[in-house]
Amino acid sequence: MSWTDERVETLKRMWAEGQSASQIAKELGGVTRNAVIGKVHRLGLSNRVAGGREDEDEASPAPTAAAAAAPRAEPKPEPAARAEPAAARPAPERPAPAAAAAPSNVTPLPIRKAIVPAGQPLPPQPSANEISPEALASVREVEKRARKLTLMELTERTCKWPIGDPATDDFWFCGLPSLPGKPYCEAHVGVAFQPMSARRDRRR
DNA sequence: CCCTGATTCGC
DNA sequence: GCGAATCAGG
Repeated sequence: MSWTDERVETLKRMWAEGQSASQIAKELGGVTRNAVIGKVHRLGLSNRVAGGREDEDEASPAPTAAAAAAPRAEPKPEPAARAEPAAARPAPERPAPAAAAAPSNVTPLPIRKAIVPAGQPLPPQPSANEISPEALASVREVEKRARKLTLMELTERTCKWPIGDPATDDFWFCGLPSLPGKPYCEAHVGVAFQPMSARRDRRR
């Protein structure tokens, strides 16, 4: 793969959005995150905070011996926090279940029924009695050890099972190690994926 | 261990 | 210019 204008544009866009190099690499395909980072640097858009129009020129007026004498002692003053867009797009790719991040938990508007935002991919909550007692117990147990990750902290290897009420601060994602190829941890896979037969049998 | 970006340097 | 290897860190 080569850096076509289109790919570079995607790179720039995603980088500007605050996407990580690895995410960008996955999106583009055919490149590693190292390649992405390398390109980012070559393009000269390494760091920089959103909106901050800082002077780019490094034109040191007098690069005297002092500057040269200090090749790179430890120029690590500031980590230059990445632009953390308060309302950044969660992820255009895999629409995480319950993508309903509740920003303003207060005054949920005069909504009639439930709060269920708009997405329908909301995974079935263990509220139903359609789940085996064992699985339920397992889930409850696991949720005590949940890592309580935020939406941004989820990766392909973390359980994306939502816990709590999205409309309040009492909301997080399980975050425990997810089963390979699955979006949830073992316990949550147990309640998320059930054979049709099992469902019917359990039905009274 | 998972992940991040930064840098180096042979190609 | 490119990006794997490596570094430095959370």
